Order: sequence, then structure tokens, then C-alpha cells
Amino acid sequence: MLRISKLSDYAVVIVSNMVSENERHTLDELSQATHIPLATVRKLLRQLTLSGLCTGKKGAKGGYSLAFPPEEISVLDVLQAVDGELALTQCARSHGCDCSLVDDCGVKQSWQIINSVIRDTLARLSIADLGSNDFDNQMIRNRLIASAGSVARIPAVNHV
Amino acid sequence: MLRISKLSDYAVVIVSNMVSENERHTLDELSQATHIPLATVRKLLRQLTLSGLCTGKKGAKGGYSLAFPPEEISVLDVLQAVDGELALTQCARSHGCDCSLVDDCGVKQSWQIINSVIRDTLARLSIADLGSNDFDNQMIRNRLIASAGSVARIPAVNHV
DNA sequence: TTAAAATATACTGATGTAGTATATAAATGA
DNA sequence: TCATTTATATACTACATCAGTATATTTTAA
Repeated sequence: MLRISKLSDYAVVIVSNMVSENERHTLDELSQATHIPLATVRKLLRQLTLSGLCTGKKGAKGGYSLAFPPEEISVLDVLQAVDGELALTQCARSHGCDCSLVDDCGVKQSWQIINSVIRDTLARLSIADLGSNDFDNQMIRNRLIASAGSVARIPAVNHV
Repeated sequence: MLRISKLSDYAVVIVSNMVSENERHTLDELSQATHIPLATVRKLLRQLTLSGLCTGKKGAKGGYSLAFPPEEISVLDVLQAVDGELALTQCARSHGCDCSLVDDCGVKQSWQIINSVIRDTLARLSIADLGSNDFDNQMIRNRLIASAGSVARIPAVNHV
């Protein structure tokens, strides 16, 4: 159904709640702010930290913070931190297709291009954009358009 | 991981193999052409027929054919026939969000817009496009761009 | 009337998701 | 130095969905 997992959806919500600068956020804080169970928040923050998007500090007065300004963290970054590489089909994965169909199944190239368009749309959208109340303003919309356009102009797409 | 199901991927491959006009395709034929198991092809054709994309004729000399010219069947049509409504998150579903988070989770609107962009990208791409060897030509690429652009210009997106 | 072919339904195993529990390590402050 | 706070790490279970398969029934053409 082309659905992202609940967990990566949660992750986006959590990261959106960490945009305040220089602040450390404890798991308890984030759990209460987002209404996501503590154990789940814990699991997600671990993955976000492993992938380098967040940093954690132990002990009293510890907590998590974003490793980069929210403008530099894309929605794609968060999704891929939790769920791995974004690939609509096996054919669209960067490390190749191992599906059981014939080598040239006729739609392989198509999926790869569709995948690039979608991936770039998500890559162009930052966490800062999501937090802003004027998400639907023209500037951000234009960026999404630019995203699709740039992909379409590039013959070989080599995003990870 | 934002992956479409194998079955809907198969469905796209199968429908792509039915583009030849006025021809009826038996399940056996399609199974052999695509290397997808017969029972699976059978299941998928049932769904495609139920959703109105294909028509089946029983008996000897029977078989399946597309209900519309391939130019009028979008990739989105096929995906949704098999997997139901395309929705990245619960928040993006047309019949509302029943997630356990707070009503205004802050990213809801964002997901809805992202979802529209992706949905429209897939809606603009026809089965005929996939079959063509010049899929990556400028005309089709332009259509994908136009897709994202049109969504961004429309304030309220009300595609199903 | 026989064979071809779609239609319809039901069943099973595998996979992955979501959620939870628990133990350990590190840092702070008293 | 000790107790508390907080992250880190791992493991486990229930559940849902997906993918694949089997089988019986209906319709049509020859």
C-alpha cells in the first residue's frame, strides 16, 4: 500500500519535537510530548543516534539533541534511519534486484525513475519545514516541484 | 520502508504484458510471459477485474483483456486495485486519521501534502509509458514534473 | 458433451511490525 | 564516594499482513 511504517512516522513526529536549539530532550519528555510510549521512543532514538541524526548524553541532565540544524535534516533522512533504504520495489534498490522475474522485466527502469522522483521529493523536505505552520506556503511547494524537476533532468540518478 | 507490495509490483508487470490491443490473454499465457506463478496471476487478475481495470471472458477462447487503452490506465490505478488506497501514513487517508497521537500532531498536514505529490506522480504515469522503451524521454519526464507542479498549485487536494 | 478457461473461496507458512521488558553503563550532583 | 538520573543495549512476544497455494464451481466454445 506504499505505506511507511508506524515507527518511521513516529520518528518524524519525535524529531519534529526536538527542533528547539541547544536543548537536550529526555526520553520521558519526548514520550509525554508526543504521546508515544516510552519504550518505543527509546527504541527509535537509539536508531536515530546510530544513524547519526541525534546525539545522546548520559547521566543526570543528559538527553538527546539533534546532531544538525533542523534545516539540514530531511524527512528522507529520518525515514531511512528507521526503515533503511527507501525502495518502492526490489528493482529500485541501489544494490541491485534479486527478484525472480526475468532480467529485463520491462518495468525495472520505470520503477527506478519513479523511485528517484519520490525519494528526491522527501529529500528536499526538511524537518524545519514540517514544523513551520506555513508548510503550505509557496516557497516550500516550489522546492518540491524543483525536486521532481531536477531528477527528471539528470540522466543517471545516483542518490543513495 | 515505503515499499509497495510484491503483489502490486507483479500486477504492474502483468498489466504491462496486456497492452497488445483486442487480444485476450489467458492466465497461463501471462504466467509464462512474466514468470509469475499461475495461482498468483489468477489472484491478481481477479482483483484487477473487480476494480474494473480488466475484463474476463470465460470458456474456450476466453481470457482477460484491459478494460481501457493502456494510455488511460495509470500506475496508481493498478497499485490501488491490488493494495487499496495509497496512503503513506494513516493521517494521509481520505477517510480520516485514527492514530493515537494528539489531534494536531504537527506533521499531519505535511504528510497529506507529501502524499498528494507522490500519488499524483503515480497517477500521471500510464501503463503505456512503462512499456515504451523510451520511458526516460523528455515528454514523460515533463509529465512527472507537471504532476508535482499541479499538486503544489492546488490548495485543496481531493484525489481519491 | 467435452474441454478450456475464468470465477470464487479458503487455507497455510513466512515474514516483518509493533510493542514491551530488563539489564548495564555513564554522568551528575550532593 | 554514593545515589540518582539518564542513555545504551539486547532480547522477547503477540499480532498482522503478505505471499503463495489448493480446490471446487461456473461459463463458453467447439
